[in-house]
Amino acid sequence: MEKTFDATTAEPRIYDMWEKAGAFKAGANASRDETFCIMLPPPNVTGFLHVGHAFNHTLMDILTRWKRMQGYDTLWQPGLDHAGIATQLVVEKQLAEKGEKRTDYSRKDFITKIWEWKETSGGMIQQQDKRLGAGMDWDRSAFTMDENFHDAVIKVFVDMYNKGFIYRGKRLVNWDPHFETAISDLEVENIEVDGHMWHFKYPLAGDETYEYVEKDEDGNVTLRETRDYIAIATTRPETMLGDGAVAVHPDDTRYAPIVGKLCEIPVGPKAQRRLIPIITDEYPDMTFGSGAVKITGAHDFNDYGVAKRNDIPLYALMDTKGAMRADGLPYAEAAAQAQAIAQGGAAPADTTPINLVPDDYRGLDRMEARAKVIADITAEGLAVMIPNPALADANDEVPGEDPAPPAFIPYVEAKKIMQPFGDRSKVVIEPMLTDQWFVDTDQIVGPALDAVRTGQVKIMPESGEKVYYHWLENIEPWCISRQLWWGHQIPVWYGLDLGVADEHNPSGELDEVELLGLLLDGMVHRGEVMHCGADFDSVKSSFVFDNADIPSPLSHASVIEVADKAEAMERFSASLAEYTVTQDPTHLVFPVWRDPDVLDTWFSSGLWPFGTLGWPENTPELQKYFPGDVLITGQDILFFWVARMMMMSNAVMDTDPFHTVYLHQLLRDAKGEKMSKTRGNVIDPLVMIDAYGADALRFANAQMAAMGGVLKISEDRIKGYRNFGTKLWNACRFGEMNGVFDTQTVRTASVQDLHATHTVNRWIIGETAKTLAQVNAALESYRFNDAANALYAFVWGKVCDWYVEFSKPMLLDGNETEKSETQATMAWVIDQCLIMLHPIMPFITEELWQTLGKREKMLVHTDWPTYQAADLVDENADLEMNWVINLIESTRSARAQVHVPAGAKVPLLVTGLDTRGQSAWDNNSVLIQRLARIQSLTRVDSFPKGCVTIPMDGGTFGLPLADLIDVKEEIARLEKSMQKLGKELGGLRGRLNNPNFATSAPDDVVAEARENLRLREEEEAQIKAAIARLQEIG
RNA sequence: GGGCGAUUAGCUCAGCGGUAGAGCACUUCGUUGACAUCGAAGGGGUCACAAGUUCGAACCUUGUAUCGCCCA
Repeated sequence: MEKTFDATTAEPRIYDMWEKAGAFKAGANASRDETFCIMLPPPNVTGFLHVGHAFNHTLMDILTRWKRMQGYDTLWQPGLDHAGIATQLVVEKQLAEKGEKRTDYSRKDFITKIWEWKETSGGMIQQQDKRLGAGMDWDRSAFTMDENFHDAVIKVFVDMYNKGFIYRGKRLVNWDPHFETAISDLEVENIEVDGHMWHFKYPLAGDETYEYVEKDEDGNVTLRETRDYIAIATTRPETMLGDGAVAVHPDDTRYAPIVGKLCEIPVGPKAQRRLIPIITDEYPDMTFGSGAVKITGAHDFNDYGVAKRNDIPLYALMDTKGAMRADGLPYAEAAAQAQAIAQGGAAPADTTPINLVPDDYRGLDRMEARAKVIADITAEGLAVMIPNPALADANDEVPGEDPAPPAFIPYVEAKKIMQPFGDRSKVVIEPMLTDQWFVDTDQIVGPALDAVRTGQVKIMPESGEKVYYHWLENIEPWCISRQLWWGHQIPVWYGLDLGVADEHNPSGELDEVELLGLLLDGMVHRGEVMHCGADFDSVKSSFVFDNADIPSPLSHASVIEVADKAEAMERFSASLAEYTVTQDPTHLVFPVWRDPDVLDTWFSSGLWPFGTLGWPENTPELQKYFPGDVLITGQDILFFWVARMMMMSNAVMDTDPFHTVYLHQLLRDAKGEKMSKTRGNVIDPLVMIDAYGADALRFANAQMAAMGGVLKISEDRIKGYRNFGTKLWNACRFGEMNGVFDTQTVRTASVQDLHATHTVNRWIIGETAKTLAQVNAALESYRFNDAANALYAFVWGKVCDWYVEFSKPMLLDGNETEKSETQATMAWVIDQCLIMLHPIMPFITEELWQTLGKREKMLVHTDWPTYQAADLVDENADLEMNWVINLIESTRSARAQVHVPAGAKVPLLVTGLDTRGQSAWDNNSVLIQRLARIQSLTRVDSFPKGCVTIPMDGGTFGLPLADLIDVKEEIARLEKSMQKLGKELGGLRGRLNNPNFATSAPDDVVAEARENLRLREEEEAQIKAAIARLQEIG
């Protein structure tokens, strides 16, 4: 064997071997009926393996490998998410490099481009996962845009639509002006930025005035003046153009005199200044700004609420790119319509078509419009003014220089404001009133909440459950439509609304005039009818059915599919025109067009747990592996994904998708900082694998996976676990050099076959069994760190540090029986180490497994042990070996204290050795002498002067080193021990002397304390005696 | 502002009712026949602070302080 494991060459070779053997296929190595299924959270198809994936894939791999070795029928289901926005962005960037845009292509051609990209560059992460050693069933790899997955998505949409869980509506949504699509609340990041708050005057209508009175806390008047305006404060002046009201708090006495009156929006052409009402609402904060808030229902979520409550019209001001609208009627006409509404005229159902952007603002960017609003208002003298603070300390200005600074300046507060940004686009999100599709989450949230409340689904750590409740109990409707091209297109078709009102058509027949009238009247404004179905054919019949009710000849029109509404209008009018000439109804067409929007990516990933298994087909895999077992994912997608899977699975499958959710935190660098390219602190898992091997990275991942813990990954740690691998490697190398491994015959010996008689062997067998119990218990409760630590402590701290050393006398100088028993035991122990470590460190263990013997199966498929600690732990062997270890350590320590050269062999004395101590010595004298570098043991009645004392249970040992010893130093050493001992004794005596302790504490605790006290007192006596002896010399 | 959490050795973190642990770092010694990616020995902590519950608190309760994260 080489001195170290060469991960670089071995790991790809081993992975290849596993894959070729089908080691990770669903059901591989299954020897029982129980299944174990984990769904990989599908990485974005654009994704690369980062430390977060590496971490959470390691945990899933550990569990899956462990269960597979236990004979479960396992499936670790891999796959990729089509990631709507992210993927479209990647491909758009590529086009941009060639100077092209998405819109240079047709939708179909652009989607073809994305598929081409996906085939060549997508899914890199899957190759990288193989380097990590992730054992997924790659042949089953799914993709959320696959044909059968698509079927599942469409079926769920249609079913939920039919159940009334999905609806279309005009609501205020988060709009991303870069991607020109709606996004969900979760895709918005609120970031605090430096902003400003402007204060403006809204003049009262009809030159009205009122007494404005401000009072302090005690009710004393601090300001009284006559005002002809109401002052408002805003961070978004550009939205003033769409104001529908000014709101004040109902308790605000300052504005009570003018509530119900009208005021004027101080911007736009003078001739068409709009008047808006002053209303009361609980929303305004009296202490914030002026206490009065302008209400722009179409551009702010809070204002939207106020507007809805108070029936204030909503005026949309911006287009899909976030620029001021340039469509619709000229401003003067639009403003007149709005004015009529404000003064009590009937508002149309939808006021958003009214464009209230003044002509000279149309087409301006949001920020340009803001600057212009501020400039216009200030120029007109309607900005609130304050004394210029620059004048306060401007006494020494030089006359004749710059023009004198103004005495008053506009009141603009610098303020931190929370601004919404798109998590992908990083541009400022605009609340926009648009038609979108929503999941009525209220209707499907119930079972998802109950599942966790009743404990059917367990979220770990437990704190995750509180967060889950909090979010789901306050859940908002989920906006699922996206104005993108890449994704599952919404399966809804629209048609022109031909429902002709009775008063227009008392005869039930449409004559040509009426038909033409239909067109001229603008079916645009009449609305649309829609039907939802899996495909055009299935909605076609619904439209035909609808039309059967409308008057002939239109009831005979044949339903055809066209691209969009414009084409539908065109085709429809052409067919009507033809009809007016021919009077032949058979050529009449009723064109319908499909909703162009696609579904939120999370809508499809919400179906992942069953969509990947072939649903809606009732496949054998679906029957076998659904519902799955555990979901391991980052806390950050608890809402995005976990909650939605819970809702969707319950809505569609009527059951929970898994029974356990394991949440982990975001991975950070060694200092706990978020990793980011700009900070330059990104750790690339592949670089770590190149440097230290995948096993080291995996072990580090497992070791830091404390429940709910902060995850800080550092190269030092990974390096440390590479060293651990080397340690294991060399223990095996030692075994190999000492003929431990028979590589000629298949090794099948069970622990019972060992018939170990020697204490050392019996001890290590017991330690192995204890470790197995610890590892099982840890993995059962997802405490990966405990499993890793137990294995590290066992392999390094027990096997390498002690067992290998203890074995040397028997392997090198022992008789044949001793030697062969020890060889067999060591072979078994090392095999157990490899088996138990395999889920965490699969590569090095598989390599050693196959190097160290002929095997029935690869390690990846080797049976996980089932022996019990209770059957294998030998209490006596345990006591004896711990005594031996204790004696060796104490002797080494004493030697080091008095600076005995490490290599020197020294004599050892003992007094008062009891029978147990004597037998422990007799059984292990060879190895004690070897490891503590002892020449000989002599029983004495009393120690000579200048003897270093080693107190032990069952006897006092001493090193006669009078010539080496520094008496003062040795007394100091012993006194330090006494001090420590004194503290312990104090605690023990304190407890035992307290009568309440004996009565209240459990018996075993009392007994343990008594035994402890006995031992400590014995030790105390030994040390006291030793000090006394030394003082005789000193 | 609301919610969740953290504060333990120089660093990174376990422990979450029986009196303090690991790894790394540090100091000293050491090429003894698996391993210097190593071995041996050692130093280092009023477990953030305060009060309470308890025979007993790092651990439970309540406050305080500081720091994170999520949501407004």
